[in-house]
Amino acid sequence: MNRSDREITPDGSTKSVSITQQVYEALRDKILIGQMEPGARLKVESLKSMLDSGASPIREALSLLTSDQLVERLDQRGFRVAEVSGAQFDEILRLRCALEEMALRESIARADNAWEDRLVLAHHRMVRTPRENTSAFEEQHKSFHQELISACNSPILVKFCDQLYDLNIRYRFLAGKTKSYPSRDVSKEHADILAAAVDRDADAATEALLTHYRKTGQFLADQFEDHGIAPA
Amino acid sequence: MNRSDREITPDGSTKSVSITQQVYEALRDKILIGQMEPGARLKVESLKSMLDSGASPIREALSLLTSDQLVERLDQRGFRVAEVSGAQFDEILRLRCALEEMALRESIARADNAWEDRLVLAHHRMVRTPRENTSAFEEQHKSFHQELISACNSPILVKFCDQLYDLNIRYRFLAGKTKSYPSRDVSKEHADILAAAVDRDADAATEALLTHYRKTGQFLADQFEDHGIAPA
DNA sequence: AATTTTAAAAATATCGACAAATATAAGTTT
DNA sequence: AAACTTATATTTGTCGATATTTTTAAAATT
Repeated sequence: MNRSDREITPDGSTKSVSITQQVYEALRDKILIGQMEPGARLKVESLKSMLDSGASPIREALSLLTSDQLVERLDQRGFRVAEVSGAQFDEILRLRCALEEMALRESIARADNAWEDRLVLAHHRMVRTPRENTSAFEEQHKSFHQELISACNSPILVKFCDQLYDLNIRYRFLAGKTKSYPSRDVSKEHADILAAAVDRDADAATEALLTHYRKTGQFLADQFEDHGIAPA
Repeated sequence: MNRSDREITPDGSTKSVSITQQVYEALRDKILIGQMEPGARLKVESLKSMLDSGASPIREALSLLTSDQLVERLDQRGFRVAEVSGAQFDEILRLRCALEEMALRESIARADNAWEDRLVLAHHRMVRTPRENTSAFEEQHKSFHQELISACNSPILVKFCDQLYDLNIRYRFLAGKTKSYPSRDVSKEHADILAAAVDRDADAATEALLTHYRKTGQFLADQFEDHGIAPA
């Protein structure tokens, strides 16, 4: 990587992106999709060659990931990929339900047409992205959930939800690429959330959202037993 | 600073603490107490001489503070102290009330004697520390509030509360060193919280805690007008 | 044989120097 | 005089080298 790498912004212009940023995103993705296993040591030397950069950007990126709770730091003894546990999975699920309920209710209370438009658009983009294209679908799926709470007028809360979303993703990948959700229509769950939100029906939207999370949670927890993660 | 600086651990042994860690804490304190003003640029060169260290630990510490939302990063244009606003102050207050209520109720539900002991001890240490000794009192005050929620069995939630606590501290210092809280007995508020918690009375404890936060919030918001922070 | 000591190897944390980018100031044109 | 260029000065972001610390392995001691 070198700093002349450029990124295309939505308005067509280009701006340089720091290597730190690139390393941060690359590393985060690898951890989220499970390419770097929980507990694995993150040696700066290895990462240097793997990501083709110097030590400084790597250390900075690792510092950021530490705050995201995706990496653990042992003072004077380096970094390692954060561990996972059934207990943490439960905690994440519980917290997400609590925080997203707050955020969603507030978002609906402050809803305007611009928000409704963004939401419909995000949903449509998710629907038209084939599930097989995992990374593209994940991106759209995340956007949809972000838009839902985007009108809550509470940036810190949004940040917390975002962090929990990422922490949760790891467990989805850890559960393994299962063919499809049996006896479950995820698309309908999303459509229900959207419909209730557009209706400004806070109770129904919250109900639909939390059901969506809890169903996914239950499904994943069942998978974990086959993947060495003990239930809480 | 040099890496031979050592820190005495509770058990009497010493262990070396990385410069990054020292820089992180020094910088965080300076930001929290308002010694580095909101919006001020954080030039690595200046910080190098101020803190007597190299650029790497400074950058790493700044990266960590970015995640704490105490520092803002502008890609390719360095770091600066995060801005403050009446709106953010309100957001922090609202979020603290919501999250700490969750955490406190769960903590009380899971309470055991060890927790009760830690809590009584933390309260006593706070009481015996003179308010004039600001930094020592702040430390004990923070410990007391941490112990309150320490039994909630939700490390991520605790971390969020901790972050919000620090964000809030800044506003306390920004409001200025006011002689004393008029018509308010803060010590009694703390005692009430402690008593309700020891009684395992979740409703009373929550009530006392949130009242404590809201009274402080109202008091601070009144001060802000004299310090250039517009109400939300 | 288990523990402690010593020595070598590996890895982390840090520094100082440099290249790339941004901000500032001076000069030029409209 | 305002707006655009150009040149200069800062400052950021990055790299490669080095000093410290931790880990591993071997040797010595109990």
